[in-house]
Amino acid sequence: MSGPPVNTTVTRARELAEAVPPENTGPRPRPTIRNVAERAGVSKSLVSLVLRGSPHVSEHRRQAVLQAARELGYRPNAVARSLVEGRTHLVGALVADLHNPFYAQCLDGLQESLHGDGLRLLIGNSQWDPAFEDEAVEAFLELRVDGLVLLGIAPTSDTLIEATGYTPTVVVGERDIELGSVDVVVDDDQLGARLAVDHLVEFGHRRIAHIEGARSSSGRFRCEGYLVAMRRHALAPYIMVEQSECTEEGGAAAAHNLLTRDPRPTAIFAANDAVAIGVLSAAAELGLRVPDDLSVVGYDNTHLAGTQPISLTTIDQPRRAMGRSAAALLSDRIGDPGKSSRLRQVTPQLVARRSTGPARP
Amino acid sequence: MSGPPVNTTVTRARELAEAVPPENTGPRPRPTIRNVAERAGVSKSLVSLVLRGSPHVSEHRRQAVLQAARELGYRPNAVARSLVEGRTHLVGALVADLHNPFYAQCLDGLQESLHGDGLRLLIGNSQWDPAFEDEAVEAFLELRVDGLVLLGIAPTSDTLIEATGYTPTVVVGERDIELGSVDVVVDDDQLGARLAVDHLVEFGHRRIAHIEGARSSSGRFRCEGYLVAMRRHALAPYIMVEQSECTEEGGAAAAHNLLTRDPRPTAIFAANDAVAIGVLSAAAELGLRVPDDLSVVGYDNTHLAGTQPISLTTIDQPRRAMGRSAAALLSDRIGDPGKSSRLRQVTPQLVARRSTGPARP
DNA sequence: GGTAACAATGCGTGATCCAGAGCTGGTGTC
DNA sequence: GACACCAGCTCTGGATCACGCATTGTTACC
Repeated sequence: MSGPPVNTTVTRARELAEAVPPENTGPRPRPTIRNVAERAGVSKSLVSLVLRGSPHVSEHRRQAVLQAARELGYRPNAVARSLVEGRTHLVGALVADLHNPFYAQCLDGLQESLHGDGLRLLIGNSQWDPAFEDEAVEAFLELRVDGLVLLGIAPTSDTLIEATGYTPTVVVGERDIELGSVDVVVDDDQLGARLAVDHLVEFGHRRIAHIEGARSSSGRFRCEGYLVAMRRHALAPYIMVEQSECTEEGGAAAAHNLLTRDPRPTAIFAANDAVAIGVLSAAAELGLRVPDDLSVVGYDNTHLAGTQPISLTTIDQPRRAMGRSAAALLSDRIGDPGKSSRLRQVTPQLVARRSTGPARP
Repeated sequence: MSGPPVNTTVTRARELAEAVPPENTGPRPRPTIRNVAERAGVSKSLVSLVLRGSPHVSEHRRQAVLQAARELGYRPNAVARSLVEGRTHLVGALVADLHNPFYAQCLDGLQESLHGDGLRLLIGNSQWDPAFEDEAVEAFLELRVDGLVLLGIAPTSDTLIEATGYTPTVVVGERDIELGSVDVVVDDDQLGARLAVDHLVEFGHRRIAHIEGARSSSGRFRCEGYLVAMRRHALAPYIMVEQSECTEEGGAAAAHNLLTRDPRPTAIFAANDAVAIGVLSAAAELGLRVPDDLSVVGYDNTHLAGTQPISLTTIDQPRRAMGRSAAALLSDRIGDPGKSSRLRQVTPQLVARRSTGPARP
């Protein structure tokens, strides 16, 4: 070697970035395991042994290899490694809607846990478009991901069903998956609905309406839970259900329908936070004060619900925990595919804020 | 062939998924190009030609190959392909905070455009942790992504700087990047700040305060724009600046400081929407009505700002456009690395909502 | 001479690319 | 008219990519 080998690591990056003239020819070719071997004066297999932490290597050579790798800025090529290993250590997560903070937080939990298992997370978002779903999954399959996580997406299309046959898969937030080899993580929507109704009943409400989220299995379960809870409190005569899209606008429209009835409900349990915020808007428009004239409960405890001006009472799903559960199931299934399907149900909790209060007759 | 070749595609997926017994041995081995070649009675090279759309293939063989591929459910192995092609067609996006809807929408624009260039998007989120940043970039480099997009992250660590030397890189939402080979996409923060001040001045406000977002280059630029605009309106004597973290809590605290001064400002221009929402909370706590007693302007036009109960006047950055710009720059740089650095500045717009109104002395 | 302890060689992974083989039909030469 | 030659198209085999692993090879020490 020519130069002094002192403390090369820290300053190397900057050197590398600045050594190239402005009109450079682009990225240098990356060093391979061969270059490292050459520089260290050993065979490429030995480099592999060192980098994979084999104990059967002399300290002297190990140091030589490590230093050569450092000096060259060597990074093993995951592509080549995957090819020969037959697995990529990648997990593809397909998200129905990246903007929904609910999924974002699930992803946090997922990433956190997968990281511990040496798996990396790729994220694709379908933006609720089945064509994008298929395309994204197709991409994941071509990339040969080791596992698949579907967030808010049920495997109903042929492409997705086929994918579950090829790749270990976990579904988060959707129920009624009939495939034998797919695990499912959901929260107990029925319990969540019961918590909401109980909370309102404790405040003395009786005319408690529900806005059901259309086209989602959890929407159905929440509605089911609402009905059961209302009957349990002997409030069956006061049951009122309105359907709505899971959006602010949908919620506002549905709430308008409910609040212009006579007698109008004194409390509304909405399918999720977005819908609940729509309810708040409708109430404001009708001159109803929250919580004095109307109590509102949402579902999901999204970031929105926590902001001071909104301060929405809502049902919190332990999202990170759901992500972690999904990761655990997936790692397990990757290790031993061909297990039969499992269902993990996590427990939701009520978060009381300022949108609920005592009923005033 | 044995069975009738009718409509195999549609039903195949379901067959595949259901043909396996519950206690199966896990995913079947995936068919390779060799299997397809064998089944079609041609060489593997020809299969490659067909699948890559070469014109120099007879229609007869082409059909045979395509059918064999279909029957086997063949999907090219992106790993092997990347290895030999020397590029992965992957772009790694590193996001400071996936929960921030601002970045989520940038990603939409990015994905949209990259898709058109045959590039796929991998998303990593650093959760504001520099260690995660380095790790995620390390992962991207090992995966040999063709390009890198940094959203809200400036390449300051050695790992990141080194990465920009190896891989075409575009930075979104951070300024002051001194690296010669990195493109930058930002909005014109100074103009945005001017729009906010002008809007408030039109409403007759003079005591307009600013809450500056700490530790971010755009925070500095927005503050700069505020100062310039105030001076231009001859309102230099009324300049009031308070520093704050870019969070709701930080905004509330800073607003509290401002609003307990005497005389207090009649309008506050906040560094971003989260801070502005903190301002709304603080105002509510102090019994100040918005916009009657206090006008508030945010920045970013996040989803929060648009919800009815909040209805925040704010500066909209064309996020999708920023994403698209970033994609264009990146594709360009991937095609021709070694270009010198470019800066794209997009134009923000004011979105007037109910948090601003006429000044009342 | 036997046995550790290590180093070097070579094969396999799935796809692409390149050089070239086989075939066909057309052209030129004797 | 017979033969060689050529161009162009279609198709094939082998080299290649970077790495991991199993096998073989080489010391050195007892």
